[in-house]
Amino acid sequence: MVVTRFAPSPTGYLHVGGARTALFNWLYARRMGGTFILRIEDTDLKRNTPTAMQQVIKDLRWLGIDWDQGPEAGGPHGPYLQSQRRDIYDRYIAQLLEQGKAYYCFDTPEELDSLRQEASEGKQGFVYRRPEQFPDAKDAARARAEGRPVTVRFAVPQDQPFVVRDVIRGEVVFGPGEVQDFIILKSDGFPTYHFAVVVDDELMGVTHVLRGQEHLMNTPCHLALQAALGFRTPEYAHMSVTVSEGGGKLSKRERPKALREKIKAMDKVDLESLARAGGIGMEELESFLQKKTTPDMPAIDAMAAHLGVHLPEINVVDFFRSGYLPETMVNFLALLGWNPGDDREVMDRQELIAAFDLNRLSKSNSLFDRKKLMSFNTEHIKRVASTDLLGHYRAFLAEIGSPAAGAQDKRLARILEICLGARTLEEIEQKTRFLFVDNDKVDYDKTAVDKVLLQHDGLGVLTEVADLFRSLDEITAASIEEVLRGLADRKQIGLGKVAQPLRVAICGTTISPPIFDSVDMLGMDNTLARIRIAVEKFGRTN
RNA sequence: GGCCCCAUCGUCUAGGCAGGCCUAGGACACCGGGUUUUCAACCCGGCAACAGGGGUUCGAAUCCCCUUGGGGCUACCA
Repeated sequence: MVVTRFAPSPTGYLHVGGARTALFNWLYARRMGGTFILRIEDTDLKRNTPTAMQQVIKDLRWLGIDWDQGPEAGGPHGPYLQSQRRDIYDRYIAQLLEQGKAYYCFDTPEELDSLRQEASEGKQGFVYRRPEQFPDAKDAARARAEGRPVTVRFAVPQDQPFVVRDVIRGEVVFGPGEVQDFIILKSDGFPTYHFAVVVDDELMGVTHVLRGQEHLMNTPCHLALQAALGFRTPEYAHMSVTVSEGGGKLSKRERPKALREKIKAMDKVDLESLARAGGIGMEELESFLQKKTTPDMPAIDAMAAHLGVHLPEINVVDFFRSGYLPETMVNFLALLGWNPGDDREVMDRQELIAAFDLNRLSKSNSLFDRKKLMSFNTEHIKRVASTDLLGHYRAFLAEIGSPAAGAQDKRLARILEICLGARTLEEIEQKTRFLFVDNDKVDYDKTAVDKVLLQHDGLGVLTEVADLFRSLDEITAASIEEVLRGLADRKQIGLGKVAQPLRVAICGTTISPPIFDSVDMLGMDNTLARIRIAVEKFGRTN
């Protein structure tokens, strides 16, 4: 029985790297008919944020990744929040201490820092010196009384190599003495990641650990711990890292960085209203611009929205807000470091599950290519069942607070139909926004007006179009098409010379869905009203 | 600095473990053309890679070594 898990630390939104790790573990469990566990690694009090876990859960659900055991799902090995498992860790810590396999330490962070400093100045690697004699519980009590921090360090056997057997990389050998004693219990009483992960993977019966390559160097630590505690060693697969266009691993720091650069590149920015939009103080904004601190993600998002700038999507929720489908994300992420072995690329969840295989994971890092992602999105918008697409579109409209959010299913379905070929839901929303504004609130794009309405007698054509429309008794996309084509024929001009002025009159821009459908959906009354408004507004200035 | 991982078109990759089927395949991007009422989509065509150097072998993209390059880790973070 295969058991895999995804173990995020709730420090913020789920980002694509984490989503990919979750996905691979989920795909493998589903492929093998196994169990997939969600475990929350919240052992760092300083970094956890209260809403992060909920957000991670929301993001996973959006992606369609479900878990058999974990928060909200429950399960036989709970609790699934590490912060609630301290008694369990304490027992194993006590066992190691008793067996002389771990020992108390009383160093302050400052002392350790200066030792590290010394080591790096001498171009030496820092090595923690294990005491000749391990302090006992009494020493620990005394240290505590004196106000010194008390931690527990694991005494890593120094006379043997550690061999990591990795599904992707084969055997990776760490020579004797290369793994030094590391802390397993922090001075605040919480276990470190290394300890909690080993204990929980054992207790939860985890058989396969798929995780990022950045954990490869941690694995000997885990092997040593497993041996000391008499635990099994699961199968490991250290996946390649996803790197960003800028080089380096795709990091959540990219968004704040991009925002800072955009602000600096702008001519004049009203910093006060910017700070207000982000819900932060002026000092905080200043300090952010000076690269000293970074506000939290909602503040970054709010400021970007305020400025109308587009930041690179990093978190799963960013992709949602930019109009990507969960199907796209799952498909694209799966292909980052894995492939089905044939030429298939666009696949749905079921196809991915059916094809997934640990032997096809690649060793080399991959770059997150947004252009390809967008092309995948186009494909999935075409592929997804229309009812699913409608659901996705509705969720998207609600998320971004679009005026179209309240529209009826039938109307939204028609919109999706006439926008086939769009690359993102955002594109669809922008293209059809004119359907949801008042006739006198149409935002006319100046270049479009100049180029289309004020040249080639655009306004004159518009007047003719309006007359023909008025005499129409049956209004459908087809009858509208007939009228417009007929006019173009009679005037011996291309259809574009008729369609474009009309488009600008009703949408304000030269970009819209096919014009016949656009007019039909807007309705004849609104169309005529907008033509009248446009003719009045721009006829006079000319 | 130390330790570790990786290396095929600009990008994701197939092929590598079982060397000849590879004059290296697909997709995205890009370029050219077509379709066309705008954008997008769509159709046709094109450009484009085995990092370098040594071996092993009748034969290497494929196996070995070195160099170079990229990445990761080096916390009382996970």
